[in-house]
Amino acid sequence: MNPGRTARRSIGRPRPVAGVDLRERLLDAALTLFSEQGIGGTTLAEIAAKAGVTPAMVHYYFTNRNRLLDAIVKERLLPIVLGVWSPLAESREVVPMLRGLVQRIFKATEVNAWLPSLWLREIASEGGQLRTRLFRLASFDYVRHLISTVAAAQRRGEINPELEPRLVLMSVIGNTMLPLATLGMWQQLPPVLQGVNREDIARHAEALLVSAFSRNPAAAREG
Amino acid sequence: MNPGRTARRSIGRPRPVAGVDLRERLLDAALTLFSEQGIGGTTLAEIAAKAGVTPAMVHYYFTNRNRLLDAIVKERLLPIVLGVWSPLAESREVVPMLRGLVQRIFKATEVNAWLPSLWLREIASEGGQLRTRLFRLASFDYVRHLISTVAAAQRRGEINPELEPRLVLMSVIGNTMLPLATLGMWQQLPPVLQGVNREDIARHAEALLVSAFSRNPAAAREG
Amino acid sequence: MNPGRTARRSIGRPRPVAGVDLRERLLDAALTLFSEQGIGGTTLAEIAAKAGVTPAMVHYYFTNRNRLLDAIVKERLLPIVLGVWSPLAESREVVPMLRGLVQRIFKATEVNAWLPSLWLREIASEGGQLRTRLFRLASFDYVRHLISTVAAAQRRGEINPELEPRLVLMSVIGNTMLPLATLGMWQQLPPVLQGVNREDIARHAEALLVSAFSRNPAAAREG
Amino acid sequence: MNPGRTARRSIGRPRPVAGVDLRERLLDAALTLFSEQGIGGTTLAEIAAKAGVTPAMVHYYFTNRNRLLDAIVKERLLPIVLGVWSPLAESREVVPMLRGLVQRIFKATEVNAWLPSLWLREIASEGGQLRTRLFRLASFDYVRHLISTVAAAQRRGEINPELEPRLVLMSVIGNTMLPLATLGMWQQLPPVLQGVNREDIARHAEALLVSAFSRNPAAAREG
DNA sequence: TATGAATGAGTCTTCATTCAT
DNA sequence: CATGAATGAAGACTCATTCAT
Repeated sequence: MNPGRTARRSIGRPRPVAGVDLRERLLDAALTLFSEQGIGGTTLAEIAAKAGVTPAMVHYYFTNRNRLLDAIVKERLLPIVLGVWSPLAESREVVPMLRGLVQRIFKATEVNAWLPSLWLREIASEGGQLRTRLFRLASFDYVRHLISTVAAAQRRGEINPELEPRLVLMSVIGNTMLPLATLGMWQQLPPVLQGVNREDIARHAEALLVSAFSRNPAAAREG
Repeated sequence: MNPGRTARRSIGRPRPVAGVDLRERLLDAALTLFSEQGIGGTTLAEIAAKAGVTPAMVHYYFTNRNRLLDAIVKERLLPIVLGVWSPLAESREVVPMLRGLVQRIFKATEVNAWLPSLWLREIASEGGQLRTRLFRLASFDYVRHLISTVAAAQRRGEINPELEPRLVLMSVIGNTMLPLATLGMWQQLPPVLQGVNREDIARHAEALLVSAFSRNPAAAREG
Repeated sequence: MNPGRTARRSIGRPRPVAGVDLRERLLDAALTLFSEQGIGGTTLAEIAAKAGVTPAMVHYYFTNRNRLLDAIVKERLLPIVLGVWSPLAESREVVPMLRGLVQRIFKATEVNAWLPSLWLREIASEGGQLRTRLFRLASFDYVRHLISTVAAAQRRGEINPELEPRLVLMSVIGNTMLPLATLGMWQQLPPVLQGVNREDIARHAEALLVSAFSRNPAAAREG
Repeated sequence: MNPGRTARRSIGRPRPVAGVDLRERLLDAALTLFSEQGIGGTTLAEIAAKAGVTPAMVHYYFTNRNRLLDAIVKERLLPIVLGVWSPLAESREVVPMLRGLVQRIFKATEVNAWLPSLWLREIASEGGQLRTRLFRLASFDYVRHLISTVAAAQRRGEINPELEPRLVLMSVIGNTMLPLATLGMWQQLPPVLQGVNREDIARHAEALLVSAFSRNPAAAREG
């Protein structure tokens, strides 16, 4: 269409302005708004306004809405996912694996406050706008490793046979991302329910997962 | 000027057409699409088309988008929530409470396949479009009852002290709604991960919650 | 299209219901709303609601919006116009003519409160929706009579030569219909301007017109 | 979400295009169409088309329909009203006041042909869409000055006691704006009535008002 | 007579996108 | 790099109109 502009864009990432890369600022703005309002509920104009520029700049840096989403997955989401999952390879025991996962998820969401809400709505939810994009890029090797480790322990009778290894990942996410994503809502709830913080969630999640996946199959007997 | 008000004044519940009330059909269509694409990603035209009528009919029955959402919460969501929560009042023991909750959630999602995805995106997620609407109508008495029951058991030393009673509800939802909502996605995953079904999720969730909240605080010692 | 319905309609005016003719009630409702909000700002649903029926009834009695307007002109506006103008023929003197006109206009607007506002907006205004309709039906003989009477008096030197006979009608309407139409607005004005009533307007209009069109051409000398 | 606010924030007055500011052209187009068809009878699309652009541009410059009307009142109507009324303050005699008013009204409508029709329908008429907007911004000091001047002269016996000082303004407008607004209609009238022009109206209005409000209370004696 | 259901055309409004500057 | 101007497509909503009952 306009090879001139296309060409110029392919020279590379635009240079930083006044010490802050506008491109990064746009991604930050987008992620914050996406986590607050959902991707579908956020306009490019809002993102641009939050970054202090005009909507046209979003197109300048990302060409269109879809590629902005691509960039978010590739440059922001994927690195975090890798950071959380890759250390998994080093372990062969279930409980340390789960503890590590939970702790790294909390670490990651500490810096990237947008993560839980975005994950819930745009990856976990049916038709989420980042789901396909992420899965295209992500490897599931680590997940397979986790599953087979749990399955092996289960075969050795160390883990409650009622549990489903393939659902361990869901359990981890459901006990971390989901409560973290709803943290902002707790203020609106009745007083009894208020006052929960990130540490509470972390401790709770770890305790719950570890007690469920640890050697003593107490729960099974209890049933 | 305000045909909505004028029109509704004399509507009343429309008579059934061909055996099925169109108003109900519209709600069904809306719920299905909302769960698949999110509320923000669904147009009234799509809903109307799915019900086999023109977009104007959505306005005829619900006046506008907001009131359609109101109707969905009041007529569809709230009854289900009540059905899941109210039996809670009859029990005073943690484990039966959790088992009952999980089972009723699965029962409810069996008939209303749209529930998990809708819950995740529009109630659990930050800025979800049904959250405020539901909370305005729902009572939190049952939640308080659940929390205090867990807290009491915990004070008696029957439950792992690392667990946070105020997060029990989150744990229940995180281990039921979240996995159920992602069920549709599993087909797109690598073969090892496929094949999980509703029963697996139910058994897994129950086992996990029961083992974590039952008397033997194995996990705590394990830590 | 539907000869059956058309035929039935041509049997004649539908019979009165419970002592009040609904057709007349619809015309009343329409006129009131038209005078308050303008024709363009009034929906058929509003008219129907004001008459206590459904919009479909407006079509039943008037077939469509245009014919409703036709009916209003033919059955409501025209008789009033004739009642105001036709007595004009009996006189040959300017001042009595003007006095009579003003008085009959006030008489007419006393019963038909909707008249001034409707006249201003839908007949006097450019593109008014009743203008053409009225002019198609109305005869201008009376206007011609008025003009020629004034012109004759003017030729005899009895009337200020600066006045334009063809504008006498405008003067009459401008000093009656316009102030009457704005009567509803006076309450919103500052206190000094408030408190004007129909009698004030009538006396003022008559005095103003009579003094201008009477024999003593004082104003001309004054200029 | 709110692109209007976002957009306007950084717009400022757009630069002239091809010598004419599009914003002004849109106001011109709107005023012409409003005077011809009424505000309610004019779509934003028509306005845009008349200015040679797409409907979206109306929102670009005015955000929405209401603000377009606000702009018209503030930027077009109000300056004219002030220009017509403010010189009033300099005089203390009734006849020169009226002469001045009439002359300035004619001057104003010469350049702004849309004024009379718009005034009649959207300010003088009940529920006119500019009435409230104008009155919110306009001061009534000049009107009070006019009224008190007339009242004083009347108390001194110089003016026909039948006249109502608070209706002087109405008389001025009724004898200028109303005939001017109907000027376009005269071509459709019978030949005898045709051929009236702006000068005729001006002369007629001035003569009529001056003769009625001048010292010689001929009319009163005449009655 | 009278109604409720249903429609289609139109209106306002939003927003991603393009492009000259 | 960055902006403002401009657009087109789509969405919500309104409303006159039709029609079976």
